Amino acid sequence: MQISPWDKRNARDRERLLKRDAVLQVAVRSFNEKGFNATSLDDVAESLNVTKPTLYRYFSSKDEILFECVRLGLEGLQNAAASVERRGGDGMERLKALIRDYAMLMTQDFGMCITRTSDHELSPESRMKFRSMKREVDATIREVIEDGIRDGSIAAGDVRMMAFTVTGALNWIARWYEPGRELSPEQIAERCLATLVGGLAPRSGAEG
Amino acid sequence: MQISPWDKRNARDRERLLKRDAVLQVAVRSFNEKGFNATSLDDVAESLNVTKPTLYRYFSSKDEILFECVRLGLEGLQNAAASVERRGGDGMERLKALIRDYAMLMTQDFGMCITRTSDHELSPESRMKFRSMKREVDATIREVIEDGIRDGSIAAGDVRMMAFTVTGALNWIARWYEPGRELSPEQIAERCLATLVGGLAPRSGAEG
DNA sequence: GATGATCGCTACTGACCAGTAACTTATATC
DNA sequence: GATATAAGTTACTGGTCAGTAGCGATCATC
Repeated sequence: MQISPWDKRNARDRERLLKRDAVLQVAVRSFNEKGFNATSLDDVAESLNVTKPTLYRYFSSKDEILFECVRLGLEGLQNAAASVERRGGDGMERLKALIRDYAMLMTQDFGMCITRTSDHELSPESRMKFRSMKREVDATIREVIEDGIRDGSIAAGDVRMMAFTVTGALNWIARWYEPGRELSPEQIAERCLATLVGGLAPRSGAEG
Repeated sequence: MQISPWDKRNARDRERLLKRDAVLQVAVRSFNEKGFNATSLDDVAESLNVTKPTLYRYFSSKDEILFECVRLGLEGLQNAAASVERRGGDGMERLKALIRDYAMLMTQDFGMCITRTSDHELSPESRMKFRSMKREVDATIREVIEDGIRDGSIAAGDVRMMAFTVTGALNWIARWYEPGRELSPEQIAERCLATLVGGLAPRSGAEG
């Protein structure tokens, strides 16, 4: 007999996942605002009207909570990277799409968490996973840049340094962005993209 | 009677300053490597072959040590900003000079400390000073960009976002740079500058 | 060679906080 | 309605670490 997703057993499981997500949501906000170290699990629990030991029913350690936050953020970046790999168009078109997605993610809680979290705040094990996920995203960016250079849509140059420059500008968004202040995430993405693609020097012709 | 800088009294003062600097040097390295929170003053003291209470003869708190580190870093940026204000040339030339200096500073201990330190690691008082110093540097960058737009040497655009994009790319250097690995600080500065000024899109004419 | 400042030490306190033990209460299942 | 499982509680532990008290040694100055 087929198990219905609406039976009581699954209702409990769904609630459990919702509660888990609520913990992450509250935690990531606090990590971003006050920093990982300045956030105590008592604080997080209190915001949720429960006590600290309750959190340990959903996570095994504070490190696991932080890692789950950055993992969710990186999942967003990886999705953006994956969709750009499926996508058609020349290197520049694909890079533009990736930059746009990347910039938008940097204005969201879990995305911000990626760049506001320093390596050394994670346990050695989590740090390794964190780094390897970031490396994957980086690799995609470099590939797209290389494609663009090959097809002539992107200026030739040091691919590694170009990627660092682009990701630096994008990552930094997470450090200064505050929701609902003048620019929308879309506008930020668009203007950041404009400077990165067009450069600071004026262009004379019809190019750009 | 003129007091000689070589008399004994001043020798003691000079030694004191040297010791103070040594503390900062060891501290900033550890802050950059392990993070502020993971660095205990016992560690710092041990590296200097003294004990923790000795450090309190030179600084009144751990916060003061951190603030002094970021202050020294920002002093470097402020010097770069000041020298660009004295300097001649159009906006683009001056911005290029500033970007070069900025990039180089990001590869040095105290410069790295600026961007590796989060606001919330400082006390409220230090944080306010930290922010206002950063704002000064930012203001200069925007002015130079505005000058450049006015004189036609820099492409028109959202000045605030252009400044964020540039400083983001530069600040990020401090997060990935490791001394003695492939690229020299000069090369990093030059290539970062090239991407920021020229943009990712290829240029056809003699411009750039 | 007495005096007062500086320097560094040993030994401690007090706060904070991640994580645990051991319980009560609620709920699904037989 | 008995029973096992899950969810939440109170009360605690143990480790870390910034910062302090108060000592003895050193040294410039008179």
